Amino acid sequence: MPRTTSSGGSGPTSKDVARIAGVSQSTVSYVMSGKRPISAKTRKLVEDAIAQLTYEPHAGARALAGQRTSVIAVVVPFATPVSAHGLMSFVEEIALVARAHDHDVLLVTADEGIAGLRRVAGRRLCDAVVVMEVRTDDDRVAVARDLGVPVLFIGVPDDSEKLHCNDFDFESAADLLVGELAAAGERDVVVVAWGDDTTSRDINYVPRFERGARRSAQRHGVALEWAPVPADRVLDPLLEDVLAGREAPPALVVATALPEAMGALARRGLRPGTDLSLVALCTAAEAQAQAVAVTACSQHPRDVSRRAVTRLFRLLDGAGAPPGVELFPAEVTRRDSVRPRP
Amino acid sequence: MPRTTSSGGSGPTSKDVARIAGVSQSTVSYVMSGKRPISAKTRKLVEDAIAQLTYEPHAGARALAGQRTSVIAVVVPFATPVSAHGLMSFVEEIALVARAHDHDVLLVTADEGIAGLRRVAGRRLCDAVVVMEVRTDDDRVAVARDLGVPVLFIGVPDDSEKLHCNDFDFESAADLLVGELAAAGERDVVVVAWGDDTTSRDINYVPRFERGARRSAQRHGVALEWAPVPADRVLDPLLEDVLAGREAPPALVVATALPEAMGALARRGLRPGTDLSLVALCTAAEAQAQAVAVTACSQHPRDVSRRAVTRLFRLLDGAGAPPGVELFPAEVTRRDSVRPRP
DNA sequence: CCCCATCGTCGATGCGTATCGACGATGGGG
DNA sequence: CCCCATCGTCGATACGCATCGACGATGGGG
Repeated sequence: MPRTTSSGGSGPTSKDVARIAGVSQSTVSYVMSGKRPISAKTRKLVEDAIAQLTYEPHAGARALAGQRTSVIAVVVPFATPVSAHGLMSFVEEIALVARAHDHDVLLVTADEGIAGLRRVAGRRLCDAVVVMEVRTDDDRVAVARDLGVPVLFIGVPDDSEKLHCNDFDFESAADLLVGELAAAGERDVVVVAWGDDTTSRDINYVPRFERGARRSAQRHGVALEWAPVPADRVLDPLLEDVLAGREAPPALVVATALPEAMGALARRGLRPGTDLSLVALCTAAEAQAQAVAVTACSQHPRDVSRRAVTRLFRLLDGAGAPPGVELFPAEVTRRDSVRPRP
Repeated sequence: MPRTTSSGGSGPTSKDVARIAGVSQSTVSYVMSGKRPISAKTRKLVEDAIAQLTYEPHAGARALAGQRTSVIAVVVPFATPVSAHGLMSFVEEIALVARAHDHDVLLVTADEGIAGLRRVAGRRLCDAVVVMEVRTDDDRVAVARDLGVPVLFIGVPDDSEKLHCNDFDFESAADLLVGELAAAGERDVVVVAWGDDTTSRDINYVPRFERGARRSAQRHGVALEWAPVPADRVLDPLLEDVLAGREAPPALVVATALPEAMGALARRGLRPGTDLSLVALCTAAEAQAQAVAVTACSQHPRDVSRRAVTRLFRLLDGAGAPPGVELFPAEVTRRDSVRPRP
């Protein structure tokens, strides 16, 4: 028997709304989309019926008929040892902006690689994709170019031609941090840098940061040593090595593993701001959570992702934004971890 | 003009596959679903055509025709100051298990409340929902009962009647941690507990943890003081207070804000394992990242969420699993933060 | 040797919405 | 006073897939 009432256990449809409101189904659709003028009287009838039934449109049917899903996919690098806090902030902000545009967020794990991109785009699960944790040489770049849906990268791959990329300006950040130490009179700087776990994954911001650091060191005439964090993230041996070759402790630029670095220093009896100078690349919250509040560059995950997603929606809304790299400017927040100039 | 070829810019359909394979569209569908027997010859024809076109089925059309979306929604408490690491682990594990079942994950922010639940269920965006960070008295519980899709709670609300709940056994964890200190001869225990930001949000595991701690304290005859972390998470004043009323430092059970607690202790010149005993509730990684490796209970976020999602899929696969609360057992890992018995 | 059960495939239909063309009603200008 | 443009609504159709009933082909048993 044909189903004509809403008694089916499967949720009301726009046809049910239409029947109750005494209009046609297409009118219901036009009330919801606003794509045709509707008289105030009819609108109210329909809206009341919608409220009465607590009607919600079927997303699948919408996607099928309307060619868009109101979903954006986010490729998240879970398995990485990168700061979980930062990651969360990124994803949260993306979700918030998406919701503000009445879109939902689909989570894709980065370990799916290009297959994940092809899947969500091919199955029409989403209208656009945000890719985080881009690699310098990333196979997803090529795939993105003819994926059929807009792709926004958070990070800057080597080949960013015709790509939409948004990120924090790691190069300037490194430049500023080294400059901060130089201004405090430091002449001997060690960068506690990303370790093999990160560099082997070819993360795009590592060379960018290094470039900025070296440029700044050269400009300010300070010696720069690059010290990658070991795989186990235990920094005591590294610290030992660094101290062994010196009369006095060097100044440190901690690009990653700040808590571990603070721990190792504490165990060695060294206090940043007193016994040595230290600056870091980290979130403001992390900088303040340490035993000594740390002079640092925040990576501004929220701002970066907000701008990224906002840009993405501009793309989706048809206002064809041109491709290109958009960097969020770096700035240093001074706290208590740099020794005053002697 | 009617579209009969795949030249439309919108991705191949099962009809295109059918044409190339020289079979009907329904046969393509049966090849993919396996719901009818197919000869080896036909199967190969179809599979080759699928590969040739890199065909992917349209998720919306599938949802519409098939009444299921292959998506599960996860309600994530972003705004909370709870350990981001733990959260990430939860979400990642959920995503991995979901992918293993050929499902995708839709992210819903908890700040949407019951409206979020109604939306994703009403719009048929998902086949099931996982709700994290449940409150003791949670309005989502009532909504979940007749949402139309299965809901799995991570956490245990007061009224868990007819609900599917999975969580870590916080009560036993607190019991064990206090017991650990008691066994080391400590008689004066302060719990560094969740602050107003958490208790005011009525998070379900806070009373469960407290119940276990008090029970254990009573059984072992130790004094228990409950010290909530202040909103700014700066623990120095709290530590000062705690020390002021005592001859010797008490033993600490750190339920939250472990890095901040370690920082405050370091600033006060107190070293866990030497100057006082400290145990914590945290992930194994966090326990080891501190200046002194911390004797702790891991909350096993991965195990909890794996079991939760696995259970959810059992529900979806029709094997009607009964409602009820499933707790992951707690155990203590001894490290270096408890003083040996004098 | 014929009948019937099983296997493998096909055609047709429905899922719920968006959108297009059509059309009656309304109102202003000639 | 009539014609035509605009406004508001309707009916029909397409979107891509899953599913159901039908049906030809095949093979075994009577």
